[in-house]
Amino acid sequence: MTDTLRPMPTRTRSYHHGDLRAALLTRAEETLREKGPGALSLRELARDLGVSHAAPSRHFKDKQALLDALALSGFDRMSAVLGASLDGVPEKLPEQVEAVVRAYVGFARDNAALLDLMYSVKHDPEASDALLEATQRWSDLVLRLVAEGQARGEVREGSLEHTALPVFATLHGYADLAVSGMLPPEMDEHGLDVVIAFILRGIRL
Amino acid sequence: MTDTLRPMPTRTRSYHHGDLRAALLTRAEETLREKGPGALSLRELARDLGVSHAAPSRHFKDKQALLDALALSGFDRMSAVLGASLDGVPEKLPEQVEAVVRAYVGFARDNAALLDLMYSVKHDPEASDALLEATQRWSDLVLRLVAEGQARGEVREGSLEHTALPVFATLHGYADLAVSGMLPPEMDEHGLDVVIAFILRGIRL
DNA sequence: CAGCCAATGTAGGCGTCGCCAACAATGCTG
DNA sequence: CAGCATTGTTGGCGACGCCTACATTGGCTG
Repeated sequence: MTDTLRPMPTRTRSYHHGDLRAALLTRAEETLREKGPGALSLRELARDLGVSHAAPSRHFKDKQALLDALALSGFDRMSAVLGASLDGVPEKLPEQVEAVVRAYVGFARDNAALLDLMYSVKHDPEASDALLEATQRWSDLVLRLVAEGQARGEVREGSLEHTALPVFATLHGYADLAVSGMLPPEMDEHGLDVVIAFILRGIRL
Repeated sequence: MTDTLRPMPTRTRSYHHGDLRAALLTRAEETLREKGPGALSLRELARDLGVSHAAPSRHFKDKQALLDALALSGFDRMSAVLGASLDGVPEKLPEQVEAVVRAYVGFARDNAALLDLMYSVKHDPEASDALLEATQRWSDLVLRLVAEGQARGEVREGSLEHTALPVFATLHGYADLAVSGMLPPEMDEHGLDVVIAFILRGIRL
């Protein structure tokens, strides 16, 4: 559960690796990025790290647990990226929306496979609550933006969730289309501008 | 390649199954719907159909080929559903958009796993051209709607692709969120109305 | 400081999977 | 009706996920 703040001795591999859990996650994400999700194998991961094929099971009870942890760390980083994207941005709706949208799409581009993974942990009935909380953390950011916009009279009235919903949909949908390579490539750049303008039209007074 | 109009003898199983390819696709889609994509195994499929474990390879060179075929049939049916959704709908933008959005989201709900599959065949560099063409067929439908709206003066000016892009994004994004169970359930019904209104605001003059 | 014990890693095995090659039955076609 | 492409069968290979039994380690406690 708690994976931050571990001994992390960084010592030469004797018998105990010292930080196998973190090493597994790191290597797994590299593999995910470079060779796609299909190429993720616990045994190969273990080989890569010079460890026996059953060692990973000490840290992740099964493959899905590793994927969940990967997704969780993805949500954490995404939250950080989105949060940082608002630093120094004037508190006006257009600027804020533009910043967040660009940050989200950028993250999606840089972490396509990971994002896929993050969103496909989904209908797991007992998805770890840590994961659920992580997904909530970044949606809260958008909700706050919309709420503040409403308070400043920049955003139309209406239930917060209902106002923010289409923003999420558009944001997520565009990122997914872009990442999936379903957009004519020349649309890529200008397309983002168009989408941002569309969102702003949709939620403005 | 051509899979429609086959002999389809429907005879008792002797040695040759008679319609194994279609049977594989049908059963595969059931499994996909009922037990998720992870549970799809060629060998199990073969067992279910009372056929040897290597028989499927006569019809699909590998597992991915079967998935591609599944995705292709999904796009075909989706195009049909979306096309049909416009039957008898007045040629006015709001009604047409509402019809198509509801149809798309409905299809997504009824075929969640299949839709996932359809969109993850994506970055396959040599995705069969039949597949590419199928994806294009339904996007053309939305493009046509927007173009007609522009012709009638109901839709803002601008490059067709750029005007339609955010519509796709919102549509796709909402369907994905809904299907992934990432929406508070009470938002489900009214949420669609909200999203439709949002889209209309975004593309209207 | 000694010894115990939980944590961590290893070795091997089981069943399943995708894919391949060799062989067998079928039915279309000349 | 003979030949042959099509379609199915059998068996095998290597890889995978997961399990159990065992080995090594290092921290904690008496």
